[in-house]
Amino acid sequence: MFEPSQAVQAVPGSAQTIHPAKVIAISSSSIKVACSNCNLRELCMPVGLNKEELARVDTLVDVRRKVKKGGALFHNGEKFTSLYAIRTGFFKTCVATEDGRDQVTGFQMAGEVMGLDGIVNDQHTCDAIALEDAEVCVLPFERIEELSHEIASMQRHVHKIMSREIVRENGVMLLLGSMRAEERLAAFLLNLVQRLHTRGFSQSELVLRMTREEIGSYLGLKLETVSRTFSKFADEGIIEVKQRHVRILNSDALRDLVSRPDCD
Amino acid sequence: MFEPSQAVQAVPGSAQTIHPAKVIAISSSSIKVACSNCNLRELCMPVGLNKEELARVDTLVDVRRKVKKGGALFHNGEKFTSLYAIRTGFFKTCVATEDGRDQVTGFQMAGEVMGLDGIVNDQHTCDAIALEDAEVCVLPFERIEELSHEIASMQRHVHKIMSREIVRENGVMLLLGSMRAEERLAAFLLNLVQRLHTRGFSQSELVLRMTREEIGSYLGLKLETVSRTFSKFADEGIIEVKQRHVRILNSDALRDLVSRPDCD
DNA sequence: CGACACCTTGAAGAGGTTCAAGAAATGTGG
DNA sequence: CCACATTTCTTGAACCTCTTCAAGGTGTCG
Repeated sequence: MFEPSQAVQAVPGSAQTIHPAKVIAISSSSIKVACSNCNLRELCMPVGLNKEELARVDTLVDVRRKVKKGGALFHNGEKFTSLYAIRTGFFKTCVATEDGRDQVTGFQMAGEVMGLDGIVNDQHTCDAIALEDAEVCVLPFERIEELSHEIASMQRHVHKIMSREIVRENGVMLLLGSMRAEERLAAFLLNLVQRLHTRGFSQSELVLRMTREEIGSYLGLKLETVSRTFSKFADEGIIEVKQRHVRILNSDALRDLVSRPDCD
Repeated sequence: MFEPSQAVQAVPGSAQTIHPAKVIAISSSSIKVACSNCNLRELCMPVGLNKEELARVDTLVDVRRKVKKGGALFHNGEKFTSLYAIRTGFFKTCVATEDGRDQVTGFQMAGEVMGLDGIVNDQHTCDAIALEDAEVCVLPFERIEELSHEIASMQRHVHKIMSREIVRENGVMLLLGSMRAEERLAAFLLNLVQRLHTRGFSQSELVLRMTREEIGSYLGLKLETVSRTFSKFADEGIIEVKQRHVRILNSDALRDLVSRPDCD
């Protein structure tokens, strides 16, 4: 009924990679692929750079970092020095209250940039945790500001990345503030699969890298509700669920759930 | 019991101003106060500029716009050209779904910058509505990028403003995702009064510029729940409420509600 | 002063949570 | 490679918070 085939995988070295390398930090000498040759180029970098600008941008990354599953890329309170572009792996970011509750504020995958929260007060205000073994490019923020100063399209690019994050969070606020459980989970699945598809994965099949509890935290629901809602979707033939493997059988039904609330 | 005294007001020409001017748009010639002399300077502008830089930043704003209560500064879908710094008045921003539901994503007051959502796709993704007659400084984004290019502290300032918005939204996600009605309203009141205090208003008394429904939308609650929660706080002697006039009698109680959920 | 928007309060109902138990998967150490 | 511990997931039943529906009160503005 549900073969966990890895046909889902398409872009090698991209998200959902399973086999980690063993190194912890890699100096520039061991980087084989420069930004200008990276297959995630279109996600991380500005477009329309000339040759000379490309060469300069290539100097931005001189360290990569590996983060083991469960490990932190940075913690709340930690000094902010760099942004991070994900090469491989999958992260969550979460904020916490004094009294221990925490809230997942996002899930990040290959090509996405993390750490923007740290700019305003020179320290991070959330934790970034790897949900699978991961590798990121370290982008020292001072170098980013220098490059932005020199290259107009780089400056524009940084502005767009930050604006995109603001718009994304607006969408999450809409979800948390006005949607019911089914709509939230439908929106979540559609969003995930769409981002994976952009990266060359299937439009209909995905492997969740997070627990029900983490999904619930992100969506403002309890893990039991997430589980029940998955089961309900499966009963209705909208999806097939086997643990963390999800196959979307009727994506129109999901879309209808998101755009038309309960009126039918 | 509750005199709606205007002792709340302190900074003339700042937020919570009640008497509007009549003009619609003002060209540079009629601007009496340059940024460098504006009393909101510390909120909008970078610090530590030298004289020459200050002069250049003064050229940024050459148009102001008045927006009548209920009017829109910009609409979802509208072409993005500028950011807006609020001089006087009070705004809400809201996003909408296709099916008509909408969600207030924030309330903005004097010295705060709006429009950041528009950068990523060159069009706005939310509506900005004036909740009282307002005046904003129009900051053409192309000029901002030019100035950022020339003045490092300006670039840094723009980054910080965007990062601050990301962090703010993280906080709202935490609120929407994991707090109960009382905690949400307590957090909301504390946040509002703190921002007003920064602008020279009372720490304990405020006039709400928005309806119960708008508060509810922002907090992910129905207007009846907001009203009931206000009444409950009033019964407990935590606040005094008379329509939109709120006096905080026990701000520690509010803080306790926010940081310690139900365990007491 | 009357129309309209906004606010308050009650009662019934629904959606999601909490508590609890058991099943399935995953990881670890022998 | 298997047994066991641990984590994760599923499902049921009772409960609770917030919503919905309804009615009346209050304030505001032309």
